[in-house]
Amino acid sequence: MQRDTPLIQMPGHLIRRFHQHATATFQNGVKSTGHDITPVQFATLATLAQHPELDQATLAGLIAYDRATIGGVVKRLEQKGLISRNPSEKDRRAFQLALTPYGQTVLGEVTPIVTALQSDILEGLSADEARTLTRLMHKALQMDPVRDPP
Amino acid sequence: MQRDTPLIQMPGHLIRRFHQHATATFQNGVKSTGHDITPVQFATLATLAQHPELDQATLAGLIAYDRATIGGVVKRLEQKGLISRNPSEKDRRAFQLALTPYGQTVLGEVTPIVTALQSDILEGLSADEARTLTRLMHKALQMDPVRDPP
DNA sequence: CCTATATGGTAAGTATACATATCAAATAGC
DNA sequence: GCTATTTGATATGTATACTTACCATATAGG
Repeated sequence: MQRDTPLIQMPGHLIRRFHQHATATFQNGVKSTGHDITPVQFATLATLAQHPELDQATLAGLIAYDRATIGGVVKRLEQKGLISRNPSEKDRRAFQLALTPYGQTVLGEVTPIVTALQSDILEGLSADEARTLTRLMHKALQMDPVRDPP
Repeated sequence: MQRDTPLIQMPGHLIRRFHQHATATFQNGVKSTGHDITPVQFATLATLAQHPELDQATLAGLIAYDRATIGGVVKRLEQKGLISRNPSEKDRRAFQLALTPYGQTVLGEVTPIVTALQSDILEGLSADEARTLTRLMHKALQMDPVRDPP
């Protein structure tokens, strides 16, 4: 009879702790530079920079959110003055999202910090191991390794 | 000049999506068997089964929570009748947590399901790749591969 | 053209998740 | 043995995260 898998060995539990570690590293790293941006908010800003004229639902699809959660994220980013939110002319239900000039400035300042933090998240691993881990997460998610519009 | 890392390649973003995938797999799998247990609640029940006489702070330490969050989790588990919560005799600030008989029953029913779901989470990977991924997450978290009291 | 369905967004409800502050009780240091 | 610090737990506030339900507008099919 097989013994129960210890919690500590379960992928689900490990992934939760790994996520916890990643967000803590992100938050501490960004905060120490005087900025106040969450991982989700960074993902939103970075996506808006690459895709102009996004509505909330399309944005949510690009970064794997549900519509309800993105609403709050967008609201907070608007309150901080980082993005604008104007009624769409094509679809009267939708809002066009865009970075404000201030949002572009903040994104420009935060991006190199966030990029540097990615290796801190995997600090305990060699470069080879980090690549392997990233590749396997991609594969487990059935995602293409890289897919970016030309 | 180095181009910015696309969001989709950032470990932080990948880990968030991986966590999202893992919790969704857990929730759907457990719910389809008629149970109503979250990943965190399962971790709590499993830990209480292995460690009798836990107080909330020690429990939080074992599964990497903060004290504030565990309070809500414990309250909901108590409301569902899965655990009991009695004042400690050794420390008048603390509460002794324990599985109720019903909690033991539910844990017994849910554990094999959760164990089986772990491979669903890594469905896209070979057994070898799954082991590698698990090992690398352990290493990135600087955790011992297995550590269980005798 | 007109209705059936799908879609963008919000609201309400539940559950994490964490920081900070506070209270009460335990423990350390002297 | 008394005070200073630590620690168990709760409260408050903010931010995800997802479900279901709902409203208003688009779009599809006939």
